[in-house]
Amino acid sequence: MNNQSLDSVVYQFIEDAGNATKSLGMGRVLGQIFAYLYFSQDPISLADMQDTLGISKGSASMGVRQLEKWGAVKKVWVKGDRKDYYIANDWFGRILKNAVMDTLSEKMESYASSLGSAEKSLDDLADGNGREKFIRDRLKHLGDFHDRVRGLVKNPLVKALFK
Amino acid sequence: MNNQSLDSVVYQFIEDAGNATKSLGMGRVLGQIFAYLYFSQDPISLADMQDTLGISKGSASMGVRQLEKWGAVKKVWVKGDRKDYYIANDWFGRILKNAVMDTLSEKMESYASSLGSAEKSLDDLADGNGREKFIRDRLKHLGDFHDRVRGLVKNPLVKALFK
DNA sequence: TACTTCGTTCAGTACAAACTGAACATAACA
DNA sequence: TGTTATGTTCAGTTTGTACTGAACGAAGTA
Repeated sequence: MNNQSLDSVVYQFIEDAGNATKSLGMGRVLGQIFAYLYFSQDPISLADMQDTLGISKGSASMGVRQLEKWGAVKKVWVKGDRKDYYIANDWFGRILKNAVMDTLSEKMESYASSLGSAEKSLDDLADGNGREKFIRDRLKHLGDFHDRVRGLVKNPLVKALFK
Repeated sequence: MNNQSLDSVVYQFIEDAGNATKSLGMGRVLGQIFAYLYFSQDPISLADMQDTLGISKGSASMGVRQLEKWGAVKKVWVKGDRKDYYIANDWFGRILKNAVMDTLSEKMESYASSLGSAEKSLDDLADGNGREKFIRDRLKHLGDFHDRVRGLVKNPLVKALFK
């Protein structure tokens, strides 16, 4: 086996990972960068990423920062080189958790806010007619579900699954 | 309280729901349609959706079909009318589960396929040098995590949370 | 059978998100 | 201090996708 055929396996995987993150709505470069680092033994610089992945300076910089935020990659020091180097973290449970939290928790807040203001509006105009009661009931039911999903995060059983 | 102010509460919610589904990558109309049905006491036709939400015929048709696929809405019969009418289901746990499964399970298959073909390629060219071993190890670790996520779905504890 | 009403399809469009790259900021070095 | 090497930012461009609407099909009606 030679390094070239090993490379082709890795390149294929980089492409697949890019498609995966893209189809998950996270953009293609995130998957590409992470896969590249994940299969590299040595730390990788931003310039390496640009060259190997054929992406722009801006994409490499912003992509790697996003991954760092989620704990997916880590900056490392390479003696005698001014460049920033990165390696991949392989604690997937933690990475997934961070990414999901980061993208979902602010949305949950926003949903709570919508529910709250709807309830408040209803209270202001309450007269208890049929339609108002119906809407109030449905709002209540939706709020209960929202709370349940919210509570799910704190559930120790679920927490354990991300360890 | 009059119906107009009730309407404005509902309209606001429809807008919020549309933004929510949109930001989750499911398109705005899905949220709009579901919210409209969810707060309507009577069954709603496709024409109603077009009028109330200001969306096209095509969007109403395709949106409602998607929601039906996930069990979020149900077609109902209205005597003496040829139109199709729909009402919202309120079993959110089931709806969420169906939606997540529908959008994720095929992706999981695709990831498994990528992992599989990478492993196979490695086996074909195995010579046990350092880099190949490194890549093989990382691939193994990734595969283990994939299996763990896959198993998560069948976990009775998780299942219970979607009841 | 011709006409009307309704739902579906899909090529085209409009819009939003991802990516680019040049200008800028920062820090090391001579 | 000027020069070089590097990272960041963001206005502009590209790309992808959700939505539109006209054409079509199906099924009821007169």
